[in-house]
Amino acid sequence: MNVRTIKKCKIQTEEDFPEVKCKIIKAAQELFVKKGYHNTSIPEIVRKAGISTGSIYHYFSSKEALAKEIHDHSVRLLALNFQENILIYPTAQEQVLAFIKLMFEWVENDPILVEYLLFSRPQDIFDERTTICSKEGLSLVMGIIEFGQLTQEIKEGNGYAFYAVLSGTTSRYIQLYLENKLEPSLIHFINIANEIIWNAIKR
Amino acid sequence: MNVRTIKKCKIQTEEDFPEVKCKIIKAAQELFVKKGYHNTSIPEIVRKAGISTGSIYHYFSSKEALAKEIHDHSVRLLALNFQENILIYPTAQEQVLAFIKLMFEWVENDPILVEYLLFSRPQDIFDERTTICSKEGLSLVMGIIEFGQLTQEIKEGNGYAFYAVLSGTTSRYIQLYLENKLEPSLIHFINIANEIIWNAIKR
Amino acid sequence: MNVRTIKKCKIQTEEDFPEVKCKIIKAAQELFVKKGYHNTSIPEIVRKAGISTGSIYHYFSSKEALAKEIHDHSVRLLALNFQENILIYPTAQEQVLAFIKLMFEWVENDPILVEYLLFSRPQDIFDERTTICSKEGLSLVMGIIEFGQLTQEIKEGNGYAFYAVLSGTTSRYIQLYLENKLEPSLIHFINIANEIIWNAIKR
Amino acid sequence: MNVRTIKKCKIQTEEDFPEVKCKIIKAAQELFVKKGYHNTSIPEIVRKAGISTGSIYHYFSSKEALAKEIHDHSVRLLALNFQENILIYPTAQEQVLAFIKLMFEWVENDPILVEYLLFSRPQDIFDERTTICSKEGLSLVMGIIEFGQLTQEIKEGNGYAFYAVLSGTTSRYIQLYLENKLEPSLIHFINIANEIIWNAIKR
DNA sequence: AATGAATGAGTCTTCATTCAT
DNA sequence: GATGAATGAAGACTCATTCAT
Repeated sequence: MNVRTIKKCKIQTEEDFPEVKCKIIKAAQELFVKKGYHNTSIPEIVRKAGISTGSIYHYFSSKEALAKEIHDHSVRLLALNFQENILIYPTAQEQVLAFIKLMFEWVENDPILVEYLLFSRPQDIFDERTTICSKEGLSLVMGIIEFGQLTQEIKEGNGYAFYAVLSGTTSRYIQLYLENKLEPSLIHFINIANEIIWNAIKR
Repeated sequence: MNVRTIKKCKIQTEEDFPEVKCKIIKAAQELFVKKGYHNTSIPEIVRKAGISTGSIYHYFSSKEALAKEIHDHSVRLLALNFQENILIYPTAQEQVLAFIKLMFEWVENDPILVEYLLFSRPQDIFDERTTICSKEGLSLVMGIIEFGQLTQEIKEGNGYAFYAVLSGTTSRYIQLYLENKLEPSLIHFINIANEIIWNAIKR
Repeated sequence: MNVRTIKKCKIQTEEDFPEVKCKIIKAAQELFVKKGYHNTSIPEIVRKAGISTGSIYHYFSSKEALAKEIHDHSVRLLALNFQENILIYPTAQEQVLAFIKLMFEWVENDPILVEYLLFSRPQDIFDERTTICSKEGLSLVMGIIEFGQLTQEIKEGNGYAFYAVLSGTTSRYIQLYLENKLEPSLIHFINIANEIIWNAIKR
Repeated sequence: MNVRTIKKCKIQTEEDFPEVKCKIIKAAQELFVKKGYHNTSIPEIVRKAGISTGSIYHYFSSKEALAKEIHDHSVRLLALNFQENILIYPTAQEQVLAFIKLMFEWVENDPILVEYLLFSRPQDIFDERTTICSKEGLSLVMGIIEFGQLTQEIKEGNGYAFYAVLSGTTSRYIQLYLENKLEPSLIHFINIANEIIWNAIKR
């Protein structure tokens, strides 16, 4: 099966928020990803978003609440894209390819959001000991693995062992891309990544 | 090849520092890992280490210098352990197994240090856009891949494609373990992880 | 002389303001009394009065102007009630009784207003070093004392010495009542208070 | 009995605090009394005390904790002075005179502290509905009244009725003095105040 | 008249750092 | 070497006020 047989992902990005709120979220998310939550100050967000201090507190009760809303919004988008681009396929093999494709295309489309989803450390902010990837993201990706074990497409055994390959390898590709080590675009690596991963986990 | 055929790792842990300096490093590293650099205050380190504010500034010129020394110390340990436990093997296949073994045993021995090596985000601290893993760690792991391609043990092509599998999958195993999702110990997963990874990258 | 020989006070309470303005004044006065001027925010007044921020600034030029209008309104009411319920009596003895009666009945009728009159500290708001009581109120009560000294009903000497008894004792009764230490109603204490005070100052 | 028969009050004012802490307490108390708690900013205290922001938070965990310590310190002094200057007398009559004398002398010695004791409104700060005077102070003064009723020196009946005279009248004298309406000193008014008050409450 | 989003100066508080002891 | 009191710049957050709708 080839990537070209899968239709282009429809990546959802925006909800219906007032303009000022959008500006805040956009600026804050970029800064949180680039510099970390605690190293990003409210004045910096104000400057980057081009709005006033008070506006932040008009829309969000605190800096942490702003981070929480960004977090939830991002996770909601991930779930939505999973639903619309991955779970529509009837086989685990297709779903694995669709997952890689989704993430690789998405990161080129909205690198900030994907970097947030994969590498942000909510425990630095929210006092929980899990990354987004391993919490909300984990259950989604594990869904593919478990489905594949059910249909006997994927090897039997502890599902986490295969989850680690699919999720970990995909993440590293994206990380290498974000560090400009995979030129010129991730799209070219969809097939090779899919081949390696699928061979490692298929029955 | 079986894990039992490889002798136990000799994990290097301590350097020869004054006791107070050791206390500071130990306390600071744990806090940096758990709460992040910017969310850890000097008073917290003072409290946890059981020393005085002045002592920190006696041994380190600044909070950032303390972080840098922890960073360099950790990377030095990684390189040292690589040297002594991995590069001693003459084949890439053995080196891959030794790498997985080293990391899995090390994380049980000193989880804070390994979590720091794998998941800390120096860009949050030092204004650089790389994680330790992908910078110092990357070149070490890439060394195994390139060696294996030279000896024709590992598939040809962009080495990063295989680096991603080895490094990404191993990281995810450790992450799952740190989140208590892989019970009871990582040691039990050395062989399964090695099998999956090696099959995915071997020629 | 007995309290029953004096007719019930006709306490004046409201002026002819638009409804919204009334709501604002009422809410603000209660909050100012309960929490103090500086500890009461515009948003709190907005919430309690059930009107909008803009409305406050439609009727009052500033928060301080609102406080000033409440102040003046309260003082005007005090003067008015003095005029209609106290100064109508031809003897100081009757006026003293009428004063006690007015204040005791008023506080049961509108405790917020009376608490404001007796215990608010305008110097916290208006940069003057006087309480309402001792400024506008003082001259009214001192009028009774001076009149009584003129008619030789009250002892000679520094009038403030007797003002202190009349004003201070009455205030403390009201304060005790507001703290629920005088049950069930102040009305029962009109005669006893009057007797003590009058005996202390009468010639 | 004459005021001159009572020995001079020994007014306690200082505890054994570091100099910086003393400076902070002194400056803060004066500002709290003059301008109110909420109208006094930390920078103002810093300026007046001639110390740094950080020092305030070295000695007090918050602005409110500073107010609390001032409050408790003041109340402790009041109780101490009561003990040493009032309760030493065997008759209520002497205690009443000693109370007036203590307060009148104290206010000339440390007007800020006494103004705080009599007129501060802790409910503006601490969410309680009582003034210092009516809470801690009340029980002390009520002690005199109850003792006098026991020894049959003071009239029978609701003690609060006599408390109101003693406490209320004394307060008003002090208030008039602080507003410069009683010249040149309160000492001259000790006897006249004592006569009026004692005549009003004695059996 | 009424609304409430937007503003930014000012508030309390924290924290890395210094230095006298 | 070790201590911790003192510092003040910078942070998160509040609030009186304005103004377009």
